[in-house]
Amino acid sequence: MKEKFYITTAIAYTSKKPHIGNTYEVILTDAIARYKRMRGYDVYFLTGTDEHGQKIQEAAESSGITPKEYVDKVAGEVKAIWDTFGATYDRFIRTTDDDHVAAVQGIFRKLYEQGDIYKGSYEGLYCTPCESFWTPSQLVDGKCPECGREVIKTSEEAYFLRLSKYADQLMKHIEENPDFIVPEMRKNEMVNNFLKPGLQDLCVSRSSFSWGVPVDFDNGHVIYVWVDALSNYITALGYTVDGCSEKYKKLWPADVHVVGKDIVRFHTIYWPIILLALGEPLPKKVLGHPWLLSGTDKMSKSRGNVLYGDDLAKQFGVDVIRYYLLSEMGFTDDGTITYENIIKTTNADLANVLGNLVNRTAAMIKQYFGGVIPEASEKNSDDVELFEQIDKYFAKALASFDEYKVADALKSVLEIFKCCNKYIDVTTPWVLAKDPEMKERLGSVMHNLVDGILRGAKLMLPIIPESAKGIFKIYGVDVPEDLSDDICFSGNVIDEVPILFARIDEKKMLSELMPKEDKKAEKKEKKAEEKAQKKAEKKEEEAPSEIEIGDFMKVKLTVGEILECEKVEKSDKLLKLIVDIETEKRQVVSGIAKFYEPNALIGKKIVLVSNLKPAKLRGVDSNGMILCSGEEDVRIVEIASDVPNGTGIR
RNA sequence: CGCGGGGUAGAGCAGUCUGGUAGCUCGUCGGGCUCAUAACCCGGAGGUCAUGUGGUUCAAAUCCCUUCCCCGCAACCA
Repeated sequence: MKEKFYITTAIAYTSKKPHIGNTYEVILTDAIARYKRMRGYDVYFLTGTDEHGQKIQEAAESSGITPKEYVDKVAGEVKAIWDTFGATYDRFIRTTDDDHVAAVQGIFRKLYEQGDIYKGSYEGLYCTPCESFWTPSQLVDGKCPECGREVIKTSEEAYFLRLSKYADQLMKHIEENPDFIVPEMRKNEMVNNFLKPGLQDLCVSRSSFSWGVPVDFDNGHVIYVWVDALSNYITALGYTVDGCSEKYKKLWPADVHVVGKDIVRFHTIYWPIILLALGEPLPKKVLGHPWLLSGTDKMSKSRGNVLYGDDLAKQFGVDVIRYYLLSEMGFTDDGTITYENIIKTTNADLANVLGNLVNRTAAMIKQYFGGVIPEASEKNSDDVELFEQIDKYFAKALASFDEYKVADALKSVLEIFKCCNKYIDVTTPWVLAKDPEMKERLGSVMHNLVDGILRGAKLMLPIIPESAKGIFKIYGVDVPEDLSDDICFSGNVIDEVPILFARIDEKKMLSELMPKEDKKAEKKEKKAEEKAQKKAEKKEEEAPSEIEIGDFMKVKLTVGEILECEKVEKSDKLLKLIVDIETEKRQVVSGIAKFYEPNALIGKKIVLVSNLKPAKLRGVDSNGMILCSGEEDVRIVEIASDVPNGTGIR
């Protein structure tokens, strides 16, 4: 019987259409799934969408449709993109699926009944207009940091998961299974930042919005994302607290959860603890993959640098993008995507090395043997050398694949094709072709070449499935289902020699793509500007549009000179300043460390809000606020150097 | 001194665990070849392996220590 292999992606959040970075995760997972199938595993591949939460509720409201209508639309987009890239998932779960909802309610109830989830109160300081809770340390002068209004001490009922109870058990598991969290660096982050300092119980319900799985024994509460979304990995298989399906028994625990580095924490702390509480085994591995950056920046709508999978697939082709992403993305370091790099990689690896090899080999067989692939005779030293090299790289590729280091595996596969190209040069078939006595040798060379190409093509099947199938088709061979399948090709007839991967004319392609992109970027910029304006207008509306002169007079602004300035320890945003305002020397803490060197500020004349209630920042007293401009790029407001210290401003 | 990762040719990276000729891809320069998609094959130039004329060693990119810089996570952000 085949050994099972259960692999998952994180489920995509349906607040908006996924970009190519999100798509990478599915492609990576798909490549691993395809590889494992070819190694004889009975693979189950799960992906899907996370469809609950406040963000979605709001997005739906603003487009005037119901949340369900909204997520139906986005989930459809997600699925379409996954399908475009050939993801071979076995189930596409949606957290709005009935079976999932029922199972999650059961899980929540069970954990509550056994005391691992308890009802407590979310003690917080609540700002009603902002509908937000704040902790005491977040407050500004005891007021809402967003709007500056009074906050009310409120306690909202909420459910909490007892993380602390299972912390030791989880720690032990991580120590005993060094490969549980990979890469290792991510494991260290989790252990040092969360486990060692001690876990606080996690709030796992919300009552401030309704678009979620209802807590079925307490009206008004919905289950928050942790329990809802993470549980998909077991509910998808038919897990329920009242008994599990055969499928679940067979497939769980997962062999690997493939997730982005940003959500490693949820998958290596919260999720295992939920499972421990349920008494279920933990997944064997959590793979935290790096991010795909657009150029040097994180992909984000506000930067206008978002690339989408469906566009890229149209522009370059599915396999080109699959290959690019899988070869570019390392195991730990973030990768980048640019049109230029896609073109370079495609030309170098797919067109020049692989495509050209397949093409020239087929062309020679047509020319010298009328398209019939010849038999091989005895091997000479060149042949032995060729196959030794191929075997070596083949084994290397398998080893890398087994560790899920797909980019490394790809490198080894490419070496196989390079060996074949070199073999052609060494054996010089065009010379052999001129000598009728060398016909048999020429046949051997052609045979060996096809052999080598098809061995490499097998390993390409998980990476570029359609193109790799195309290679088998050219040589008239059925696509192998298992890596160990023997391939017979002697006597097969080659009739067509299509171009597998055409070289891309870089300049032409870029000029076709970039103008469009520029326009897009411009549009996006405009949109962003409009948005910012609207936001500003809104803020103005929120704050009274007119104030009494008396209100303004309440703020005491004073000219001061910076006498001393130094960084606040253990903080990268804060500077501690001593300001001379004539009557006294004030100590002020300001969050401008990113924008100014301490020494550069000494001697500057600035404006101080001198009657601001004192506060402590990072344990350091701050008596006032320095006026600054800007949000992202902050500058202090300077004043002419001949104004005496202590001068009031009105 | 919060924890962790890293600094190797113009760019991007491997090599470090297990010390012993510094390697790969792209670019660049030259040669070969003509089956092929201006492709393929070979060779050259280009590196004091961040720093310290540091320690250990017969031998250090590799192990230990110093200083500087970058990144991730956390914290913090009047």
